[in-house]
Amino acid sequence: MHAEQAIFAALADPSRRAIFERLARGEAAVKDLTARGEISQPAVSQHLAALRDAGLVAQRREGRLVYYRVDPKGLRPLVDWIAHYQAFWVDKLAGLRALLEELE
Amino acid sequence: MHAEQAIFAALADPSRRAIFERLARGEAAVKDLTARGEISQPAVSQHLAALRDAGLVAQRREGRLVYYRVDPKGLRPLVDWIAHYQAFWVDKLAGLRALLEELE
DNA sequence: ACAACGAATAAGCGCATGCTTATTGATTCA
DNA sequence: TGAATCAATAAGCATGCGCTTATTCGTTGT
Repeated sequence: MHAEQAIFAALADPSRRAIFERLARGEAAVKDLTARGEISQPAVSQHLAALRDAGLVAQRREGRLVYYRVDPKGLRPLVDWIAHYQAFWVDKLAGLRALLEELE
Repeated sequence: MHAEQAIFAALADPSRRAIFERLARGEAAVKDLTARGEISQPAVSQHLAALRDAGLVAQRREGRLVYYRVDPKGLRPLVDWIAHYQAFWVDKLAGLRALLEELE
């Protein structure tokens, strides 16, 4: 599985990471994310599409507003990747991974 | 601190991640990494420079060979980032972070 | 000193990517 | 139906980035 490719690529961009971090503090509509005016609405939508394709966020439509939220499972491949390639951490990270199972 | 910027950027590239994963299995000289011929020596050196600037690998010179190895502390900012922006994980990840402290 | 080897740097090129403006699509309300 | 609002898509552009070849630097050995 190459899920981590899309995840790393998605989070490598500062604007995208900022959006993700914003969503981590709570659900928000595209309108809200655009409001700060730092970036155009299309740019925001494009970033959200990248985050969605990476499995990091999910969307929910309510009327004409589209709300985006962080998908808790989204970062799992990242944690798995770290655990897999850090052999000396694997044992201790096992607990964390089990924990993530619970959350799903 | 914007350490995670360089880390995400470094790991977003497949070739670079492949090199990192290779080094995670053990120290290797640039010569060894170039040997597979999939990529030129300058490209390898450039990737290694990016990984080094991100704090993910360290180098050691021995004669005319330069050996690279994974820096165990390198991925810490990544774990910290995950913990920080996943509010609902923070409590449970706290244990992991403490663990990372031990390893250093 | 000189040749050979390993690695880093320089310079240039092609392609990916993040932005913009313009447009289309979808939904609500008068 | 038509206007207004929110979001997604299209198209185009500029910059960044990863690769290459060529060169330079550092080290070893003859």
